[in-house]
Amino acid sequence: MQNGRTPYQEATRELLRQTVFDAAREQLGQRPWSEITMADVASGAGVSRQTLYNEFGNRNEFGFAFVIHEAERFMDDVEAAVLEHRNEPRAAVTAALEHFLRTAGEDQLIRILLSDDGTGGMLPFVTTQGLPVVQWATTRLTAVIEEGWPEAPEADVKTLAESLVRLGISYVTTPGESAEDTAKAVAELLGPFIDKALGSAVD
Amino acid sequence: MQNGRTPYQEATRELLRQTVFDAAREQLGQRPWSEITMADVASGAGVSRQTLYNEFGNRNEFGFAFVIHEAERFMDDVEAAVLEHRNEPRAAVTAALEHFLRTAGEDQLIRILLSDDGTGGMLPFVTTQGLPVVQWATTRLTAVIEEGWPEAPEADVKTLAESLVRLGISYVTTPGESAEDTAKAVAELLGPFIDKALGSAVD
DNA sequence: GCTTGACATATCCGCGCTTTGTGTAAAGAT
DNA sequence: ATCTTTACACAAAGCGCGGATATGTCAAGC
Repeated sequence: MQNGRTPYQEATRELLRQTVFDAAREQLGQRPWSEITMADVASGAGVSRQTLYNEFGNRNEFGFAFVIHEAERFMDDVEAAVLEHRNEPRAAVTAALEHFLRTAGEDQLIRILLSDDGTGGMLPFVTTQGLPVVQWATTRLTAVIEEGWPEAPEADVKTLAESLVRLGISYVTTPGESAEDTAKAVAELLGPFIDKALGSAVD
Repeated sequence: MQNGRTPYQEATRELLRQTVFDAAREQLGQRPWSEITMADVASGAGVSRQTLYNEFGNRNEFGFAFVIHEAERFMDDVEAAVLEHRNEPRAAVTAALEHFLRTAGEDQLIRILLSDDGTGGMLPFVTTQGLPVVQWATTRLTAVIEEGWPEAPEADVKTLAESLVRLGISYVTTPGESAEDTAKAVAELLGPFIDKALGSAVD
């Protein structure tokens, strides 16, 4: 009992979350979060409103869960980009960051999230009250980097990950130049540190 | 006529701005930006409402000008901290960033700015619509660094400055650990790049 | 050049009322 | 068992309505 139900129950739970997130995603393609009700999401997923509350607690927590779920999609891509350059740390960071900035900048959902400014929007989830997302993304990115360079010092990896996350959020919310130029500049900035922290781990 | 009026006129203009900003600052110590009217600011500065509009155009532009003016105060301190460590680039960055994070975190005005979340607040000026502030701060910080290390490559300095600005804003709006730890981590991260870009310029 | 007074327009405020959404609980269904 | 249905209390949001207040722009006056 202590290790979390049966595999079946865990699977249905995951299925439920996936379905509900898909429904929310579709809704968000049409109107901002502030105009979407929990009932909308529930019916869109073919699920009762209660099930939503049972799984997520309240509207705000669902919002956080959704944002993190979406971030997971990006992280999967980032992970792939990183693992494609396991022996060239700098190239890995450049590719990952550029891909992230490019896809995020083009993503319809992200555009709506960012344009959804006022009180009821989802923007605060990644900016003002964004600590949970920052921490989650840092943890995840730390794991990704450690997967690629297991011999790198953990403290260095965490520092690198958190800074990348914060810079990534900053550049997504207020873009400067192109994704390519931005990624290039950041990679150049972090390059020397990366060489030191990860570069020596090349076998 | 093309180089900007007489020195006297320029001085009175600067005096006006200073006085008005002081008034706004005092008001912001008591209630959020959304509850402060242009008339409040004007009368607080002993100036007519029209003068405000003549100088700043509209409420929004005044908000931006004020935020940048406040940022200037921090930049002055940052400049001092940098110039105290002209021959130790890493120490300069550490000291400047730590001082910035500490004072910003304690500053009553900043606290009010950050807690002023909703639509009418000033937070969007540094986050969502923060590009002007980022650009201004980057330009200013670039100048500061170039003052300390004139031989450093300009592109490197600009890259460093912009990243420091964005990380600074990120850590102020969503603080993680203590100012000291944060500054230490960031300095360690940027250290190798700084050694490369600025370190060789030590005479 | 700053101030004053005036102005059109927009926004906000209070008020009462209605509608809708949130969050919780228990009964019913499969 | 777990999801759904139905129900409910309560908080918000919408609305129409003045009236008040704020914004932004004039022209006159000193």
